[in-house]
Amino acid sequence: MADERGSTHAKRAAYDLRQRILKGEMPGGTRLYEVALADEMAISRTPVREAMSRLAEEGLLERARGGGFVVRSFSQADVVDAIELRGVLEGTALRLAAEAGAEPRAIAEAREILTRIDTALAAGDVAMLDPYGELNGLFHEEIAALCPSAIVRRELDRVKSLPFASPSAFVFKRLDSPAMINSLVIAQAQHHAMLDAIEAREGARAEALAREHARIARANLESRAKSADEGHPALALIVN
Amino acid sequence: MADERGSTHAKRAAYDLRQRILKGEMPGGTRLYEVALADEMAISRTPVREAMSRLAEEGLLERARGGGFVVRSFSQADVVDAIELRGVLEGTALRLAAEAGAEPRAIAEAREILTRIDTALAAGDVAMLDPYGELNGLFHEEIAALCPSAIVRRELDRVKSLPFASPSAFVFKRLDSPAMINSLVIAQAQHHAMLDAIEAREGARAEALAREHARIARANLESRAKSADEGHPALALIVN
DNA sequence: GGCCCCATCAATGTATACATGACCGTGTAT
DNA sequence: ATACACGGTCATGTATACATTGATGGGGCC
Repeated sequence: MADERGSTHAKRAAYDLRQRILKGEMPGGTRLYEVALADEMAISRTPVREAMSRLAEEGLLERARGGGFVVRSFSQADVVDAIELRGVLEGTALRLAAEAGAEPRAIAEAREILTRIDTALAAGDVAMLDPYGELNGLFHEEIAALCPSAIVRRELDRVKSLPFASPSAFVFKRLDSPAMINSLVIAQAQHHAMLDAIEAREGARAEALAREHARIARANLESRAKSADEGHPALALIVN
Repeated sequence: MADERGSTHAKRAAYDLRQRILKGEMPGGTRLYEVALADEMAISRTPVREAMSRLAEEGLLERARGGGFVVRSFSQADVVDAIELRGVLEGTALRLAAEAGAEPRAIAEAREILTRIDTALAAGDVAMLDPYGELNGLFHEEIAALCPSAIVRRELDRVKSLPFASPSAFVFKRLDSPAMINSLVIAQAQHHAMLDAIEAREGARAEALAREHARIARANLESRAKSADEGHPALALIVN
């Protein structure tokens, strides 16, 4: 009764359900029954409904015809499209930031993160992968914050909330080939170029870079699919 | 008790609330109280909560800190940004359609709508404005349907659901100057060009056209603001 | 034998009573 | 005078009983 993941039953239930869905425990298309869930969690139907409603806002559930909720289905094609869309929206965010001009202070903060990534990359061993993934996610947060449009930032956040569309979803966890190091080096070069473009108010360049940058995530996804490395956590909720 | 706008109290309440918000009756930032609304509508709190939850999914309400819901606030800048974003997403939809290739049958259907707009435009009087607005909305639906990506279509729909970001939000209702006719002629030329681009698989052209096309809506919005033509229905919920 | 109707059940929809928690005023102590 | 603590009030959070609806299966009629 005193779980730490929220102060109300509804928030805890939403957290629990989210975890279970993201873990793939309830694949796309699974119907969620209020009574069953309320039973399992030892709470009443009311907070369960509330939780499902919140997850529907997040895009993890869909309202079913005739009432109730169903886990949203994502196909392989949806994953690719979501990454593409993330690139488009990040590109728009950066273009608007470049056109409007960004605070030098905020740009400097983003650069500072890039410096830390540079340092991690210099190590060149497998131990840098975890910091890389974290710093990468942080950097993408920082550049999204440069966008002057709250509407664009919000929609970008929304797309990034899909586990497989987030910028750090397909950063490697192992170093199987030298090509992987190269891929990180290239991505980091794009990071630097994006900031340069914003600073120089080169909107079109910033936009193009963001789109191309997202293609690295797509390529990583596809190489992962080929190497039959199933069970990637971000892909747990994909159905074919 | 037998309103026609939905079979359940929750759906009717959602419909009612949506109308009231879009009418500007409850400006951005207004807090909604369950008991008060339940009283007014002569239903219990439960369907009111359900209705508010649905409107939050639509993006019309936001969950307030400490519980409850607040009408989402949109600034003038948000309106401009939403139109820009709509252009970006429509552009992406058309680019993907062009790159993947679209069904000739579907393209023909869209062209048929354009023919009807051509006919309406030929009249050249104020009576054509209503059909124009309707056909324009229909055309934008048709071209969105050409996009092979369900994810992109969904996000585009989401943005278009904002009343001021929909393609036909700022089509004129009166003909005050010859320049307005020109604006419609230009927009229609862009419509034709978009379909041409998709047919010829010219993705970049289709994307650029969609973005430029959205700029007409933005220009209409700004000329409207200048002419102090307040009370536009799509702008009722804007707060400054 | 096939089809339709009705009973039954299981799921969500709704109402309401009660619990909890947040906000705001007032009071006091520093 | 300001900061903090306390308590009351009001809104939301939760549980639960009851209503309604939609699906399903069996039995009877054609």
